[in-house]
Amino acid sequence: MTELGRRERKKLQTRQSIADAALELFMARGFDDVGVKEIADRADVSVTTLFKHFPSKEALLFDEDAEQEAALLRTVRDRPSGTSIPKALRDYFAAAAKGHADHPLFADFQQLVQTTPALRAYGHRMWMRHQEALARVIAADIGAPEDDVRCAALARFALEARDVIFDRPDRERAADEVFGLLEHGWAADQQS
Amino acid sequence: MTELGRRERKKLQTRQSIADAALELFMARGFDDVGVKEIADRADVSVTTLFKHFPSKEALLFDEDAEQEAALLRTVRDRPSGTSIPKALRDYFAAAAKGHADHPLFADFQQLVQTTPALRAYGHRMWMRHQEALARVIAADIGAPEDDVRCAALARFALEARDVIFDRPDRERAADEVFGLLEHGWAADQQS
DNA sequence: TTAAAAAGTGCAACCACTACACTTTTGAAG
DNA sequence: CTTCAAAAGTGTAGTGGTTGCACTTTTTAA
Repeated sequence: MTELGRRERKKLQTRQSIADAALELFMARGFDDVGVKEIADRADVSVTTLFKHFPSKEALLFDEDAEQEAALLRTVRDRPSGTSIPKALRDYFAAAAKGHADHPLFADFQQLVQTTPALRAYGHRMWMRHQEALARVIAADIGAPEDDVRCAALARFALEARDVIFDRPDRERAADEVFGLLEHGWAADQQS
Repeated sequence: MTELGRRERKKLQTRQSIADAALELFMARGFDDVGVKEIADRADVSVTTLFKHFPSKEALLFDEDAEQEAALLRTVRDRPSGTSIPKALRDYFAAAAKGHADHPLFADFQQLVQTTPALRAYGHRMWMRHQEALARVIAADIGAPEDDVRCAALARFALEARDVIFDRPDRERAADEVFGLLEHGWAADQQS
């Protein structure tokens, strides 16, 4: 594909070492007890450089979500025929929840985020950025206008559903109930 | 009820003059172009005092939402018999949207909030604080356990619906479509 | 009258973040 | 190989919101 020159390779390398340093320090001592200066030092980089790579302290933990969005859109676009959109999304989130429970490293990360207000808020905002793209894919799928209100609402609710579900002990069951609500409402509104 | 002594009256008075000063300055020159110092000066108060009354710069604009929450809960608890919960909430939001469009002062305020990222985020967070209370009222109403997942989901979605609706030109119609989705999903899940 | 509680003040500091002027590295064109 | 401009990185000095602290003033209640 795109051959990366030495320059861009080095750039990615510094970016990565900054992200690594941040992750280690945050996991060890918590988000609020680690200063930006300390992260920069550990990555052997100036604070100015750190902020040339990441727009904020919170952003140090939320990398690469282009892939995540693509996967989300695919679950709607490439779902098996006969499967409703809410059902497909339900399966996606259920699988994601399961995957997190398995990997203990990811569980620790998740816990750090959920217990730090600033991170929880930032993570949620980033996640919600997918709303518009998701809404467009849904609209395209059912042949509605690009800015259809119900499609926007379904996208919004489905994305919000993740947090509702993740807070529960039995996520499988929670996913069924929450998306059941969307499923029935969606089906009733659809004429075809 | 509670007789307020001179002390508490004065306290409320300073708090009010701070909020007033903030509102005027923000409306005139925008949130980001007004410093906290300037607000404190205009209210004839030290910066320290300002932060003893409000936890952050954003909080200066979002006062007293205890009344708002009470009204919200009432629309569910005291709704006419035969009216579903989503329908009652729909009417509440539609009425609120109409009320805002009428009062031009409120429209200006709304526009300031919506066009300032920091304020939009803060306002949303404050609004979402009502989720738990709303969920509890809904659960009580249908005789479900206090922490029922579907009740939590409905509360969350209904509160989120406000922003989905307010972004649209025809809010009345948008409210119908968005709450229609919740209405049908909710009805299908309810046995009684 | 008096003493404790609460409101307010000014100062110094912390921290995330930015503007700036600068050096160094790198890629590519001549 | 040279040269030159773009891009990456640096250090300093700031801004602005927010807090801790030690202090004075006001208010309440005993």
